[in-house]
Amino acid sequence: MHDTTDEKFIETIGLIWQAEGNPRIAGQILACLILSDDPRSLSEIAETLGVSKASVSTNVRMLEARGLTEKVSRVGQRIDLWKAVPHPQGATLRAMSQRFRRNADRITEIAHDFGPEARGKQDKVAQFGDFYRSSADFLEQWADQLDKAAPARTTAPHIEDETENHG
Amino acid sequence: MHDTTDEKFIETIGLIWQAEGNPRIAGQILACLILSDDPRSLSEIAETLGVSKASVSTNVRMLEARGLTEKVSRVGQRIDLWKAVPHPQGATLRAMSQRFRRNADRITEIAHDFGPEARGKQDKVAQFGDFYRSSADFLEQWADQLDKAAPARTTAPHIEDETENHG
DNA sequence: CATATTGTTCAATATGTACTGAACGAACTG
DNA sequence: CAGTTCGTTCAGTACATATTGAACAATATG
Repeated sequence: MHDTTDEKFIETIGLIWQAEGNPRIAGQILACLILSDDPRSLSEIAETLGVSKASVSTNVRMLEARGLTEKVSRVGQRIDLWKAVPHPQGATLRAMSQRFRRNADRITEIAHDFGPEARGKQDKVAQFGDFYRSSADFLEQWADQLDKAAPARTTAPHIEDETENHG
Repeated sequence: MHDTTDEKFIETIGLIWQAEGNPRIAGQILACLILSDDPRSLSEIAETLGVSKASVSTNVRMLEARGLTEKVSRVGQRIDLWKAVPHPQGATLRAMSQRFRRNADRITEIAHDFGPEARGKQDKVAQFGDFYRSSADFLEQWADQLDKAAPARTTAPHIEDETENHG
């Protein structure tokens, strides 16, 4: 099934992501970049995973939006190189937190829709929403904690000025 | 779109569950039972949600396995009545925790597969697994805290009888 | 300008699985 | 025993969406 340990890791992370309701390829890309020491181009990733460049393009940007991958621009190079962020834990938790908070808001809004005549339902729904909200708070707090513990990155995008001066 | 606030809640929870990679109907059933003061029969639930009894049967038992619903047996009554557990938060967190722990185990195992000659990869993968494991610990701890804070049920709803083998 | 390379967009397809209907078994009644 | 009612199982279908191929835009070179 798995030829190499690399592939095993890539496929496992892909399956885990899929089980969480995400595209499998997104997880595979992340795993691929985590294993790689150097940033990889879109084409390299696509070939490694045996998928289309279109998928990689879409999903690597989704990962970027979640704060899990970064583009590494090289001066004088048009090509986009991608790397996994050094400590993805904080971003992962923060993404979860945001989802929870959105859910909390939606549910709380519904709780308000229940008039005072349905006090019982209103309370139960509100309680449900509160749970989501406190979960969001909790996860966010934890993410902060992790990010503090980990060597902090500056938010500025990393630029390799590895310019080889052409003759 | 939504006729009643009840339906709005039911559909919203269904969508949230679906976004998490679960069957939508499972979330709808849970929402339905949360809104209901009295336990509901399988047929009632099916009619309320406009879905087949087969789906309700399957999903309500999935919810039970996760500790979110309970069967209420009545003496001299063959019919199964279902209710949502009083405080589903703990069970929700515990289910998440278990998923995280399974993921952690799988990843750690892969980390071991990397020989010492691939120290860099081994470390990165192990770190990844550790994150999942500490997340699992964290969630479980929190679940305990919530369950302690909430009025304890007299009947212990332990679902942990299933021995968790790593294999 | 033409040509080459790279990344994105989007309609079409492939794929997984949620959901259903029908058949079945179990538990009760008369 | 035959006749109901209820829950589960399972093969088949429907449906959502992940993924692709091709067209396109953008950027560079000469």
